[in-house]
Amino acid sequence: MDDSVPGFSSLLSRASLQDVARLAGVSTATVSRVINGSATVSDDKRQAVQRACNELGYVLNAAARTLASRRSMTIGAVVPTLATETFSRPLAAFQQTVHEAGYTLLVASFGFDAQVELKEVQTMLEHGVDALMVVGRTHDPKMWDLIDRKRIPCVQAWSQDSDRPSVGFDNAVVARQMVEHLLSLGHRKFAMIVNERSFNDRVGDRIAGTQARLAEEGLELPAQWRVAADLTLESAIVAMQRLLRGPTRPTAVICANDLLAFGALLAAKNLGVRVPEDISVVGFNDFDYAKYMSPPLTTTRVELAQIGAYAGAYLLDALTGKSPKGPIETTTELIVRASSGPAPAT
Amino acid sequence: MDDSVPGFSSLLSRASLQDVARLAGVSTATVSRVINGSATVSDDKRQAVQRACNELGYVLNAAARTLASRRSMTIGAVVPTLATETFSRPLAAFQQTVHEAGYTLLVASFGFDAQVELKEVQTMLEHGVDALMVVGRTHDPKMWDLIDRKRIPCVQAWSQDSDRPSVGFDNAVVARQMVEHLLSLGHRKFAMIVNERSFNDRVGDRIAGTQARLAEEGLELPAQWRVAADLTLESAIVAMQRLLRGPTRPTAVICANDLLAFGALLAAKNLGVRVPEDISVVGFNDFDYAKYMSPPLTTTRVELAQIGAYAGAYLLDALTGKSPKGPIETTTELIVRASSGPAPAT
DNA sequence: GAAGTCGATGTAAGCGCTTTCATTCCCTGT
DNA sequence: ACAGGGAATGAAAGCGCTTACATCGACTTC
Repeated sequence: MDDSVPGFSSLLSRASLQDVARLAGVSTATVSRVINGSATVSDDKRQAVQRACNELGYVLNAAARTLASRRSMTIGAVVPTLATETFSRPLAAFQQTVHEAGYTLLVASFGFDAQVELKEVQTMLEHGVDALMVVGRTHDPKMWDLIDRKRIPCVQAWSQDSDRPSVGFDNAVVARQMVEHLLSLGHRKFAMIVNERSFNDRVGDRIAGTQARLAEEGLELPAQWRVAADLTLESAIVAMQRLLRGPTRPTAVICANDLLAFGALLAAKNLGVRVPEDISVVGFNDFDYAKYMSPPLTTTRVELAQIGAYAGAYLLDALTGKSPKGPIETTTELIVRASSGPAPAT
Repeated sequence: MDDSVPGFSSLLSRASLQDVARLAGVSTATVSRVINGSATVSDDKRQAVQRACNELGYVLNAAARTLASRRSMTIGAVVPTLATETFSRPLAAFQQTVHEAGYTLLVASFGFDAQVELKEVQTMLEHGVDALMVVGRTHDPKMWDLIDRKRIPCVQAWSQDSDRPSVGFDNAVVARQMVEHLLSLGHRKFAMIVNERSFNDRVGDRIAGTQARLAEEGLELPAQWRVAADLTLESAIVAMQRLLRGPTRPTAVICANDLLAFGALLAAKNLGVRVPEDISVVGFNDFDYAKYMSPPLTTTRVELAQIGAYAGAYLLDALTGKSPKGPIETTTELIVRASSGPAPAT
């Protein structure tokens, strides 16, 4: 085809390890040893091999290596979406962590559709990933069948799970803490604004945690005060307007996300509702801008990068045979700022 | 090893196409044909194969397929970082686009270090990606050697380039438009706040475009009015403070990013400097929150998702042999809001 | 009815590596 | 000086697929 140099694959396209061996006057086994540093090779041969590699512009064929060695040196991540910081930030840390150990990252997103998630996981397994990160603790049961069959380590990030390895925090507990804070300020009438389109077990857990804590006080979260929104400012504004225009108003609004809280604050300001005098608004995440909102936002800080880094570290440990730990917990912290205050006197 | 069923690889681990063929009573070629739909196979055999696949829990081995077929059905993306919307948003669109055509995405980030970029591209090539997306038009020249040798399509995103395929916009032109807008408002004293840590050719082009347009008016951008900042609010605030506390003040501050502009607005408010009466501030990107800042931010809208989607579409076209087009331009738009106004009378 | 077609299927040769096993050669100890 | 032990190396057997190419009927066509 394009063999311009007789006996060698074209210099212009791909030289194989075979070609390198021939040019260096050694066996393919020796070339492999040099490339992988897997065994001692005499200095002269090593240099001959390296020279041949450069001369031929040799590029390893990972598919062949994977097939022969049964390890791909890739790790997969299957996330709901890359388009929001919630997942892209941890993923960045994850990629960096596994990359430092020589792994390449395969990424797929499934748009919050469990069926797509299953399919993506399958694709990852076909590609022979050595380990896998997924998000949350709720999946199609078939997913675990597939993964178990392949016997590769898989970690669930963003949640805590007792059955399977996980790296994250207990969303229910964190939600309770926020409720606790608001209860201590005298609030009794709670509302939530949650992202509906991208609903998931993390948000579900936070709703559950909120309701559980409220129930302990004999309170509840009325259905009409659980408002759905997309993860956009516009949508959050609309949601908050609905809450503020209702026949009665909550005194505390818990948003599932700082972005939603930002929208809520904008809506309140627009309708002349004072925060926190008339109503308290709290968020989740402690994004950069949370402390610069007006008023500065009370929220729960989540160490997004930590989630990815720990998840990566867990998988690397598992790959090197280190003993699997229980669920790994990442840092969260209640950050009280000016957007939450004493409940207004009735 | 773990062959519990004589004659078959273990049901619990991996069944090979070979095993499927045996169980279905056909040849491996036929199984391959069924799996790939690459040729007509009689109904009964097809069903027998499908039954065998299910029974054995067969999972394709992509490494073997890649080795045999010389196509990996993967596409690589090498980006500076995943941690900012600027790259994660387009990447999300890119992944979705190529995924719809059956490709899996490999991702690497290089932290704005050209040497690391080169290494990452090499890794991608080793993994046999069928196509590649890179960011910007400035790279180590060796990068193109590697890519050309592999003869795979590669597109540069976020910029325009005349030599190589690219998808993006001309950063210099866009910068000129913004300067134009400010000039028309009577501004003569310009400053810039640019992200230094993550400096790149896109920002470089915008600085150059700004300076070029100013030069046409006999104006310039003094060195002390070109302030570096990290891509954080804190850093932007500090940068703006430096500008406002100098012996003389610019009347227009061009920020390389809406986030930086947000910080600039906060700093101005804090120092009692009115925007736009005392000073105009403009951003870049038109992030969601830009129109909700106080005052709403004048900025340049960039269709981030479009960049990724077009880049993906370009590569898919190239892979199916469609004729390569010239540089592909994505949408940008000058969005004038209240943060820019007439220059104050001197 | 013989020759020619075409569709369905099987055979087998790789794809480019890794890795086991055997071989060779050079030291060491006694 | 000779057996024994290592270290360096090569030969070759796969890894699990795809894909020419060959084969074999069953149909056309005249």
